[in-house]
This record gives sequence, C-alpha cells and structure tokens, in this order.
Amino acid sequence: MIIASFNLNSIRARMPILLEWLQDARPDLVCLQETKVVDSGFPELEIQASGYEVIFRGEKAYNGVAILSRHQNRNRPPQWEDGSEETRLIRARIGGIHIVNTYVPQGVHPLSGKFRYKLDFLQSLYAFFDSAFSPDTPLVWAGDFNIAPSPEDVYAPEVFAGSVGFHPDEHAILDRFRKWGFTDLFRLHNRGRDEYTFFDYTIRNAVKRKMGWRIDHIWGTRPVADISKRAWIDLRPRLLKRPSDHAPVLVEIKI
DNA sequence: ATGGTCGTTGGACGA
Repeated sequence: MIIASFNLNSIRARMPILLEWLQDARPDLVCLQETKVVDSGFPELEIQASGYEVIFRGEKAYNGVAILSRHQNRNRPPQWEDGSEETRLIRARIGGIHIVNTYVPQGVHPLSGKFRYKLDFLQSLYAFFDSAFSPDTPLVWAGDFNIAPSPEDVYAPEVFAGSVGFHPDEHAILDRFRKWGFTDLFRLHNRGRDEYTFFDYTIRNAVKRKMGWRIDHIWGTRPVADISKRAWIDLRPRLLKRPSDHAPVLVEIKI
C-alpha cells in the first residue's frame, strides 16, 4: 500500500498534473492540501473517474484538504476535530489504519500573530492526537506541516535558522509529537540531504539547484513505522509545466 | 529582463 501527501496549490489549476500523476504513481491513498476550492466546486467526478473515492473540505480561495482512496479501499466520512472554521484537517480510516491529513498554517513571520496561530494549531493537534488515539494505534499523520525538522531539510540552514518553517519553537513542538510516538517515515528510510518537497516559485531552476525545503511529511506511530518499507519524494510533477510549488512525498506500507 | 512567481481574485493577499 502506497500512501502519498501532495500540496497542490489549487486542485483546479493542477488537475492535469494530478490526474497524470495518479495514473503514473498509482498511490492507494493520497492526502491533498491547498485545494483552494469550495466543496460545490470540487472536481469529485473527475477524481472518481480516475479510480478513487474522495472526501474533501474546502473554502473559497484558501486552504482546503482532501483524502483520496483507491476504489477497493473502504473509506469513511471526514470528521472535524480542530474546531476551526478553516479547512485544514480531514481524517479517514482505511482498513485498520487511521489517517489524519493536515494543512498546517504557514506562519508568515515569527513575530506575527499568524506564527502564534501556527503554534496554537499544532498544540491543538497534539491534544487531539493524545485524546483520540494511543501511540499503539496504527496512525498516519500526513500533510503540509510547513516545518523543516532538521538542518538537512533546508537548503541553507544557516541562513534560515530562526525563520518561519525552521524555527526553534516549531522544532520543540515537533519533538513533542516524536516523544508521543510519531516517527518521520521519510527520514526513517532516507539519510541524505538535498531531499525536498517544496521549491519556491521565485527561485529559477530551484529543483535542479537543490534549493528547497522538506516541509511535507508522512509520520506514523510505531505500528505503522514497523511495517513501512520505503519512502521517497517524487520530483517529477514539480518539473512539469504549471506545477505546484510542492512535490509529493510517498511511503510504502506492507499491508 | 534590474524586487524575482504563482493562484485566486477582480485590488491585494497568501504562500
């Protein structure tokens, strides 16, 4: 079973790339972020025609999340757990595995109220995990975390130290998630640097120049980590015409 | 070509 996370930066603008990538990579479960569309405008029929069930929650212009599941899997309706008006969290259960897909606020600047909101969002999410699940639960947390966990995950860690996305307060919260029981499944299977999921549009040839950030993640509790076989980033969609600024990250689970 | 690019909007804002 292959699980993927992909920030699309608008699902409507990205349909050609999404559909081609689904056919190509054939993931079993896909967590999407930044769909940027209200539910009445979500391209549900096209997704279904490509072989996936889908659940989604979006709003006008901003945010928006969805979970795709290949037709042979069972799905269940989304439940909201963060109490937010924003559409940043959606969850499902596929077989015995729980999936939580989040679009964590970007944070803008460490001195801004939006950074405080980002930290609060993560603290609420931690409380949700702690109340709704046990570390023994087969649980996947996937999405755009908007945080690069370690110096290997930013192309210029000395430049960006203390910046939003690579800030000690963010790292302290991620450490809490680790202590609770989560493992970064990509990092479990990959040691190298220069492996990124986000490349700023304003940096020309950023992928080729390896100027990116690893801010999209698939984390799992121990039961999931124990059956994970490999994890990788698929840069191909980022290299196409009119790409998202993110590339998908994938994990293969023995199930 | 000299402060960069997208997407959603319908003038900025978010990223």
